[in-house]
Amino acid sequence: MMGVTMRIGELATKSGVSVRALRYYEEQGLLAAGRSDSGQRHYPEPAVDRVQLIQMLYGAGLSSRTIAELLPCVDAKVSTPESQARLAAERARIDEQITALIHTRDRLDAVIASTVDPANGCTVVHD
Amino acid sequence: MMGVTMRIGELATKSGVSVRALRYYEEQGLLAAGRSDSGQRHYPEPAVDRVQLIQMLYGAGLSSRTIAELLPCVDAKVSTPESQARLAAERARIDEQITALIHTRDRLDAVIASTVDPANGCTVVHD
DNA sequence: CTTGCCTCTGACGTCAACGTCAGGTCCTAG
DNA sequence: CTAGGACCTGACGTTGACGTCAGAGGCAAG
Repeated sequence: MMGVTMRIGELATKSGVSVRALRYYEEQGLLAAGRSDSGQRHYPEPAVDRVQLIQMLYGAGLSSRTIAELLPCVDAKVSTPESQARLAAERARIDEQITALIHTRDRLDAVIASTVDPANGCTVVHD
Repeated sequence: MMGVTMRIGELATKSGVSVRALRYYEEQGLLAAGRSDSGQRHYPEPAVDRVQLIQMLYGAGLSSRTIAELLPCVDAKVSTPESQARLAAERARIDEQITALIHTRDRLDAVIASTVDPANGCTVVHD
């Protein structure tokens, strides 16, 4: 079967991140890579999902260090009280972020409404 | 009346940001400041709200440049087709961010569930 | 065997939103 | 009038997640 493993370029295109980023993830202990005799990295298919999970967590504002602390507990499925606390804490952080963003969006909606509504002393300029 | 205007330190404590940040906001054109004869900045009360709005927008991932482009259209309440488009675009971006965060939270919930549920081959370790 | 693309390891560059320090001025309480 | 805190303007430092470049080796095609 072909494609049971892939090299870094293919993983990059499949997961939508740069080659540099993948090397960085490895450096940060987020993504393990096998090596060929000549030292080239190779990855199994599930690495694509893993990279996308990493991207999600970055997107949620987590740092490499935090992600590095969470991922092992995802992999090993081993639950210590500490890891549970970490997961819960990050979940809570994301929750707060969502709340804040909704708040911000509402604020922006108010601004949009005021700039659209001429009753607010708003001047609408057309091209 | 006292406190109709305030100096930078007071604004900093009232709005919960650092003095340095306030100077930076001014530098970026986000926050105007009056000057005393000796060159000291003074701000009116509404500056507190303004700073908090700025913080909200930063919190939503907007850059200084983007905020600088949005704020005038908040102040002047002048609506050009371009400014409407900008506002709508940023609102949309925030919406996408919220969606992504909810997605991430769900993912994290799944992880939490799997680490908590022994049926998933998870090992629970107590102190 | 060579051409050309992919990959490797350093290692320095970048960018934003400030932090921090230096050296000097201002202002208010006592 | 003087001490000490608040303020001023540069200007350099910081941090994270990569970008980018240099120099060298690897690999499938022709």
